[in-house]
Amino acid sequence: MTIPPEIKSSELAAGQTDEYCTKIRNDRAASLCADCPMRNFNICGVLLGKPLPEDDSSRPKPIWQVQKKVPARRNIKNAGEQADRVSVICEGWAFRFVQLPDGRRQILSILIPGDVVTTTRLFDDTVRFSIQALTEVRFCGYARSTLRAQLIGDAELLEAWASLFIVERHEHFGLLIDLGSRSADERIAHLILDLTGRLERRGIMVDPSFTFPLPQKLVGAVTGLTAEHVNRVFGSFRKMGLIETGKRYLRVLDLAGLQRIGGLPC
Amino acid sequence: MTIPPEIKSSELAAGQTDEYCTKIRNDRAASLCADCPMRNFNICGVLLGKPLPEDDSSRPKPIWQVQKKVPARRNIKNAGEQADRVSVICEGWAFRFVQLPDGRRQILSILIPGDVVTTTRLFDDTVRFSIQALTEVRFCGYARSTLRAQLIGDAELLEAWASLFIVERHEHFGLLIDLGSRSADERIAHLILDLTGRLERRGIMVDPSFTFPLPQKLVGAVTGLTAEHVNRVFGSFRKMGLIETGKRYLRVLDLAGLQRIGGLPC
DNA sequence: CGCTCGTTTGACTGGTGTCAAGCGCAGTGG
DNA sequence: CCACTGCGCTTGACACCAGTCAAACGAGCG
Repeated sequence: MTIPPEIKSSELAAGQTDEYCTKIRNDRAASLCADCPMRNFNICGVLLGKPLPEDDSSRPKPIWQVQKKVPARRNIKNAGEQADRVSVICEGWAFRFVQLPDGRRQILSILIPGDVVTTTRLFDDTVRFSIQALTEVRFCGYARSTLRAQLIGDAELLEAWASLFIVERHEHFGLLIDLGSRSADERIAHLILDLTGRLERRGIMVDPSFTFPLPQKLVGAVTGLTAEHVNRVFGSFRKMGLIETGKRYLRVLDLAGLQRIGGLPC
Repeated sequence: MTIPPEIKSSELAAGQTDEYCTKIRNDRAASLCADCPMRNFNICGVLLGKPLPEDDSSRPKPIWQVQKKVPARRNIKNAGEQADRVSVICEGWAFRFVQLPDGRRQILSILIPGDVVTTTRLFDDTVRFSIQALTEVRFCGYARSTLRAQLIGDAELLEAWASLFIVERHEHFGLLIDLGSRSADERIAHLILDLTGRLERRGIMVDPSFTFPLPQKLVGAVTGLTAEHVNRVFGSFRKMGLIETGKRYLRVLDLAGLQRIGGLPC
């Protein structure tokens, strides 16, 4: 019997996730940030100044520390690890999850470009869940201490930070409602709608189709279902003409129909 | 057919929850705060100064605005309502919930004395869920604007605030794991353990028994189960000698046994 | 080529939901 | 004081959604 990769990497001792990370040279990193389509979202916008750059004088020098890359299916951080950086995903997808001792796994949230990997890291130095790259992921790490010092007294940054929490909490509530009181069909339809909505808001989605790097097993780990049942629901959605699926790809054919099933009207 | 009270009150137009609230006279409110056993927890401790009072000079004058009372089973706030106060529960239990259009209801968290009712209220002026009193509830409201002004530049308060978020998020993760990947027995055992732990940390629990104002139907609304099934699980726990239940009362007889079922070892 | 992983499908099982009825208690009104 | 009523708890019979187990297929990859 072989050990699946997610378990393999989560069993590493704390602090060892760094070994897969490729650090990007500082000069290249700066130019990557300058062109980053995500720089206008979340805290990046506040930290780097929204109108592209130029007026670097008004804002303190950007406090990027490092840009890193992690290959697909490796853990970015393991639960219990310490960390001194707050990271933002620039490219790629990842997910937060916890692994129960018997092997069951619950995904807490899916992270897309522009998301902050560990929102509470600024105040809480140990991570309470693991994070795994779904595709290859490139991310930027702000130094915790610098960011924290800046947060005190900077109303705009504080506001941005708080709104991260609020949005994230709202996402968690949505998932709680799904898991607690909705059927498999509803959960999956809602997941699709949620992701399409978020991708659109980040300007990542091209027409109603998008690359969908979540294997069905992981869709199950989000929605609390088994891979087999997820497959059946996908099949019935396909038969109903709601979606079209392919290899790491998904297209919404009937948005209204999906919303009728999975909309959260509250 | 009669309308259950939770629906009745949640159907009121926004802004009407105030009508059940009894405002407590300001002079009485001040003395209630001075003696409040919860003043050392959460943000109250930071705002009012932890060592009882006396050195009122160091801290700005307390910014209590009002103390209010709400009778059991009435909504404290309805989803969508606006609010200009951040409230802390001084006495009694309450819960946050959302009501789906078809009547299904999901409880998001249970609030006990010392908990902040609407943690994000400071930055988000509309409430995204409803809050209902489980017992009679007395709570204190801080003015949002004052609190916010104080937050900028006050590192200690900021820290306290952030830790509210972190603790709350941790609770939500626990519930997500329960709902997504654990059985009915596990969920209910975990709920009991979670509540006993929180009550202990707040110094409210007398020996291993405590008043348990959650009717089984609401235990179901937290754990995503029906009242009938909750009843069966309670019955089996009783038969196994794990707990003892009575009218609005619960006693843990076998903590280790409960932990074996519902512990979250992650 | 042979391995593994993800998808797909089928048969069967089982945990929870649903429906229904009875009981006891507390509040309410006569 | 006593009926009446509604609510919460309890139990049983039954149904169904989703889990489990198993097998086959295709794709990627060394």
